[in-house]
Amino acid sequence: MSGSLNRQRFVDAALDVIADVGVEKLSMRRVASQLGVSAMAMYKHFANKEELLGAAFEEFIARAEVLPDDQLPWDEWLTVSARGMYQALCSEMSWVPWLGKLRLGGNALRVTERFAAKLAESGLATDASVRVYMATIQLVVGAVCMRASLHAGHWQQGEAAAAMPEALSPEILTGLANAVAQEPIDISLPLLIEGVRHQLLA
Amino acid sequence: MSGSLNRQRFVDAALDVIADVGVEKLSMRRVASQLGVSAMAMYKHFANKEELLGAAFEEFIARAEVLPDDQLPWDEWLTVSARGMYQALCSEMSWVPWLGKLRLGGNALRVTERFAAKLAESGLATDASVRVYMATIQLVVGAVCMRASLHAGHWQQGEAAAAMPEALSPEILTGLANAVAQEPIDISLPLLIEGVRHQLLA
DNA sequence: ACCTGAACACCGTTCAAGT
DNA sequence: ACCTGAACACCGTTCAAGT
Repeated sequence: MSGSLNRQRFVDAALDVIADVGVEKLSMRRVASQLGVSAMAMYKHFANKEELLGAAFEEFIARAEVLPDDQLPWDEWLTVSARGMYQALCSEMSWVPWLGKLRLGGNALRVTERFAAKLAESGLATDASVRVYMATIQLVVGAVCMRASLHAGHWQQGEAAAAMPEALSPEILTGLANAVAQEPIDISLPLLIEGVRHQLLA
Repeated sequence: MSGSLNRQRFVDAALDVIADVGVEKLSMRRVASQLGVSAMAMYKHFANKEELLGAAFEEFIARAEVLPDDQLPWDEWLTVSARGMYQALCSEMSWVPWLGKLRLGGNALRVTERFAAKLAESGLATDASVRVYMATIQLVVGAVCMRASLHAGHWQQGEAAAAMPEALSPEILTGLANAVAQEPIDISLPLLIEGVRHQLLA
């Protein structure tokens, strides 16, 4: 009882540290000192750093509250949900490197279930609903990665010119500039939705 | 001249180390000792570890050679290309956490250019070609992340049950099981292609 | 120009010891 | 049951010194 209370305190402290300095600079010592406690105290509540981070990400999902109400038609609902996940992750981009590594728990599964249920309401078979959910998650994660990459200032024309002896064709360069002006999720999500409409709802 | 030769030797050694122990366990000391040299020797060739990893990823892209010949119709070409990138990354999944952080260079841009050119041949406007390229990259990266997550044994029914007091609905569970039996990229890529066909080629 | 060893300020984790 | 301090085996990076 007080055990799980203390566990929650460590999770909250971890999210504080992450908000301050990012996931990459979170250390067991730093989280512990946030609570005025020895770093080793945490090992009674978490097997290792990975487990602490998994629990912190679960809490992050719970706090994000991305799924909208069920009033909307499926395509708008999907757009709002995907954009919500995208924006939540963009607000704490330092999670990005961990997305493939974190153990997912109950909160992640609850999102899965609500997502698939909403799509099933709109006439998709259960299998298709789950597949659309997975495709959406892939898109969101990939879009956040791409945004991280663009945000870090890569792909800049200076670098591109320096890296490429032969010049990039000017049409492609302006095409890249136009694409980069949008959020990555807005580039891919409409195509996915159109695919769902024609392949699964035809 | 010998400077760039030595630089290449470090990059090759880095890829050896990555093949051995993964990107996450690569250290400057380990790469250096692979060449029987002091760790500090590398700082004459790379500003820091991030630059070394960026150069190693560039080399990884060059060695992967994922783009097929130009004979295929656009949809098959896109499928082969995306699957190629996906498989290359799956063969060295430890890159995954770094995908949003690495500085991209000439080889990455060359892939962009060839990709967009191929789509433009098939009747897409340049802007649309670049957008499809970006959507594809997002999908590939997201699919590799998802595979990493599934591969690590998360989402297992045992964990799911333990994490969720209320049971997941059995339809969703079998839907998840069916979806997990496929490669993540094969779930999302057909939907993207269908979207491109109906939204951009109509 | 290139490489070295020692040092600094950190890590995650183990372990024996305390209450 | 929970927490502690010391220790181990590592990190990336800086710096003065060597050739």
